[in-house]
Order: sequence, then C-alpha cells, then structure tokens
Amino acid sequence: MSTQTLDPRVRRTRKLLKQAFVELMHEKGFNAMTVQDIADRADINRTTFYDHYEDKFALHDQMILEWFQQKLADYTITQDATFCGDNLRNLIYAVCDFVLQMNGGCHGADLQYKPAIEDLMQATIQDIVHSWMTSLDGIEHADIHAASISYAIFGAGMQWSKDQTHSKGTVADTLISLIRDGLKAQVTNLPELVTQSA
Amino acid sequence: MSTQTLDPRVRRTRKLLKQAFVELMHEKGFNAMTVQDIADRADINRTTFYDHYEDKFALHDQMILEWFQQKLADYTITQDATFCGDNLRNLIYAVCDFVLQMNGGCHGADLQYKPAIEDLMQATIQDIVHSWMTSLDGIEHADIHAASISYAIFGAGMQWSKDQTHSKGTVADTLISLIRDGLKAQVTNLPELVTQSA
DNA sequence: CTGTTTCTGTTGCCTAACCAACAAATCAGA
DNA sequence: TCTGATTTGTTGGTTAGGCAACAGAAACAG
Repeated sequence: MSTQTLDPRVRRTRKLLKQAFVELMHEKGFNAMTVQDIADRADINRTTFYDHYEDKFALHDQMILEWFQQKLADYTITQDATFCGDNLRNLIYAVCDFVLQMNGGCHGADLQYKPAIEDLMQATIQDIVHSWMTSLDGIEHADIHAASISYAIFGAGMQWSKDQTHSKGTVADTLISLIRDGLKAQVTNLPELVTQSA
Repeated sequence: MSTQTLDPRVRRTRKLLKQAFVELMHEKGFNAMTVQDIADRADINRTTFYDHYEDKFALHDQMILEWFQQKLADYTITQDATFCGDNLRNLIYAVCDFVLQMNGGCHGADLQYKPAIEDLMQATIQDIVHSWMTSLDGIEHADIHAASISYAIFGAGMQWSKDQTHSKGTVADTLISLIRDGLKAQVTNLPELVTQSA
C-alpha cells in the first residue's frame, strides 16, 4: 500500500497510463475507452498495462482514490491528527468539494460507476476517522463509531451536493453538533468540538 | 542512420534525455552540466545514458543536428528536391536563421563548441546541395561544386549573423548570382536561378 | 604535493517492458 | 441465429533499462 515504488521504469509507466486515462476520460468517457486505447495513448504495450492493473476498472478506482486523497491533502488532512472540531470541519469540506466535482465532471454515460466511487470514498473517510479516534481516551467500540460517523459525513456530503440548499458551513456545524452530542456519553476527554464556521 | 527506432522504450529514453539536456542547457550551459545531471533530470539511469550516447558531446552534436534539421524543415527543404533558385533561397534563409539563433542562445562559456556546430552544419548543407545537383545534367565534379557552394552559403550566413548589415534577401540574391555565374559554363541545363526576394 | 571528492566509462546481473501469439469472451450486423 | 470483428486476459521468449560496484581521470582543497 504505502510501498514507495523505487524503480523509475514503474513510475514512468504508471504515470503515462494515468495520464492517458485522464485524457481519454475527458474525450470519450470511461465506458467508451478500451485498455487498448489507454495503452496506445500512453505509448505503453497493452501487456504491460496488465502488469500494473487488473483491468480498466482497477485503474479507474485508483484514479478516484488519488483524486480524493489530493482533495484531502488540499485541506491538510492526515491520518495522524487528532479528533477535533477543526479537523472534522476540514474533512467535511473536503468531502463536499470532492462529491460536487465528481458529480459535475462525470461523463453522463459513466454514472453506473458512482457506487464504486462512493464505496472508495466512504472507506477512506472511515480510515481517517478511525485513526483520529486513537486520540480519544476511553472510547468503547471505536470501530462502530468510526463507521457510523464516516457514513454520516459521507451521506451529508452526498445530500448537500444535490442542491446545495445550505452552506457548507451549516452542513459542518450540524454534523459536528451531532457527533459531539452522540459521543458525549462515550468519551471522557472529548475535546470542544464546536467550531463556528469562518 | 535513418533506421526508425521502433521500440517505445528507446523512444522514451532518448526523448527524456534530450529534454533534460535542453533544460540544463538553459539553466547552467553545456560546460557546467555532467552526464549525471542529465541522467538525474531525465530520471534515467546514468548507465543507460551510455547505451545511447558516447558521451555528453555526442548528445550535444545530435541536438544541434536535430535543431538545424528542424529549421530546414520549417523552410520545407528536403534532400530530394531540385537545384533551383527557390530552394537555394530557402536554404540560405534557413542557414541565416539558424546561425543567428545559435549565436544568441549560446551560453557564454560554451563558445568553444561553436566549431563542432559549424562542422555539422556545413556537412549537412553539403549533403543537401549535393543531392540537389543530381537534378542537373552533365555536371562535372559535382562533389567539388557541392563542397564549395555549401561553404559559400555557410560562410555568408556566418558573416551575416555578425551584424546583419544587409537583409537576408540581399545575401540570398548575391549568393544565387554568384552560384549561377559560377556554374553557367559547367552545366547544360542550368535552370533560371534568379528569383527576386519577396 | 597529497589526500579527497567528483565524474567518468565499463561490467555483470536482475527486473520491467516489449511483442507475437493464443483462446475465450463480447459485440455488431446480416 | 450465425458470423466476423474487437476486446480481453494470458503466456513465453526477447530486449532495454536499473543498479551496484569498480578502476581510472579530472578537479579541488589543504
């Protein structure tokens, strides 16, 4: 997972394949592109594609994941942080931004793959929240809490992206209150979670 | 020489090395750059550099040659053309342009390599002129004529680039007259070489 | 001058990428 | 439905690139 690939050839190949994928995504969308197309565009042998990715779906997932991680990085969100209002707010903002841009930039015919994207996002959010929870003392069932909170954030983001009736700040405020009240009874040293939106 | 390299890996490697060379040429000049620098910048192993080029001088020569050939292509100059006024004029223009841009773009400390550049240019011009001469009937000593004419063009271009006292058109007119009169007695079907500059 | 450092060019071994060829699956049209 | 054309995965053998290690040649500081 975190194994930094050292060999320059591997770096080059994957970079070129991803680049080709992005180009073709804009030009013809995910459905219309074939593995052959991607390989041709990248000037990489088709066989080599399979050395790196199971199929075009795997590459697709990988790209989504990297884009989401980039969005998280934009908000300076890391695994090794604490469970506090500021971090939660940033996480919520990142999710909202990403969902919005996915809904906008998605080729019409490729909507069928939204579930895959959503699974990846949710899982990623859950990982982060779970990591943050190690900063909380005496919490029981951290895994359950992480799961439910991550789904809450994800769901709120999805809902918000549909119409943007409220501001992102309101979404964050509401969620943070919900989480705070929900955890109050469970955690001894729960930090002050309320952080008014800027 | 003209063997089109088919393997994508070879194409990639050379492209990256050339790209790195150009960047470093602008940043620190030819003298200051090492083979290690070029390889690092291109993210290519230094050993691999030596699989493609004798040393950094060989790469340098190759780049010069390609730049000059690009300039020739800009003027739609090809080997398989005829010995006529229009082609000669374009060739002279291309030489003038290239010499000017070399003198301008050359890093101060790298002037010592001008001779190498000049040799390459002259040889290339000579090849072209010699090829064109096959379109002339009954010419004796085509090789001698090609050599002298190519040197004349090269020399005029060098001279012109120093101060640009005359227009390129004047240089071309003068040279074409010189060549025409020089060849008049040698060739039976010498085409009308005079083509006034545009 | 001398020891140190950097750069060079070369070697042998290993790994990644290329490529042709194949069978199975999918798709398109008659 | 059948048929031909694509696309897909997979294989084995070949070639290019990565890498560590070396010795010799500059370059350079003390």
